[in-house]
Amino acid sequence: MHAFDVLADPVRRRALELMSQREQASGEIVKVVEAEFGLSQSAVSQHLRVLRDSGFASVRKDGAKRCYSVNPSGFEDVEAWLNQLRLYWGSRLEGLATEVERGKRRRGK
Amino acid sequence: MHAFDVLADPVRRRALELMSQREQASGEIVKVVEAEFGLSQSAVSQHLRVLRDSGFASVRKDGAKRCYSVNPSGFEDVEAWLNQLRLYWGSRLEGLATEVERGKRRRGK
DNA sequence: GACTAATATAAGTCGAAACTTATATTAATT
DNA sequence: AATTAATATAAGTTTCGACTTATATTAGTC
Repeated sequence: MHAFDVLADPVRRRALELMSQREQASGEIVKVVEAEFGLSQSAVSQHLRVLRDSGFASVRKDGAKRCYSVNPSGFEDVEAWLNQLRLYWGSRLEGLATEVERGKRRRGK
Repeated sequence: MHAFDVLADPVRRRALELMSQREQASGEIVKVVEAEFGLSQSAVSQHLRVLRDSGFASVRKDGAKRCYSVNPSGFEDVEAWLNQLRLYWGSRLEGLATEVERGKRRRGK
């Protein structure tokens, strides 16, 4: 499954958003997705598997719990493709670079 | 159709790659996709429609030809989502900003 | 205005991925 | 070791998007 296919699913994007803020146990993600999308625990678990297999998420065992966090390597292909496109196409680069810088400053450093 | 769904299709990504280099007539894209993916003119036309409708491509009429080019606005949602994720998650920002700068220099200024 | 070229749309088929329910695993608890 | 909690997997169904073929449009040419 291609990286863009992985990100095409709204549940998987939501899961990544949650993980990006702090490490999330599977159950925490299940609760949110259950509330927002009305999906079952099984469905969420299958989405998490996709995120693992495609390199977007990493898991840490904590007893019976599985703690998920974002794995940057999954994004490499996505970034590379977008960059490739931007390099020729040119515009909008400044806007993005600015946003990146803004983010750095916001976080201090 | 969500922006990430649009980019999830390899034919649509290829079409955008072509457009990003120079404006492309529909027929030029058809030839490439026919050769590389074995798809019909109709299939390509339907993909181009998706790219138009989702704001990733713009069309210019040149007689009977339709000339396609990349429309940056389609990427806004994608960029925004990726930025949002990066802001919390933090790492890999520097790499991207660097690449952006590299691209600027490569093109002069 | 008939003919060809270039592209778009209509209608219908097919496959793959996203679910559901049911069950299996894995680990802590009594 | 039985029970409960947390998560994963199996199997089967369904939905939806990506095709195909056929036809319609749109524009230039004789």
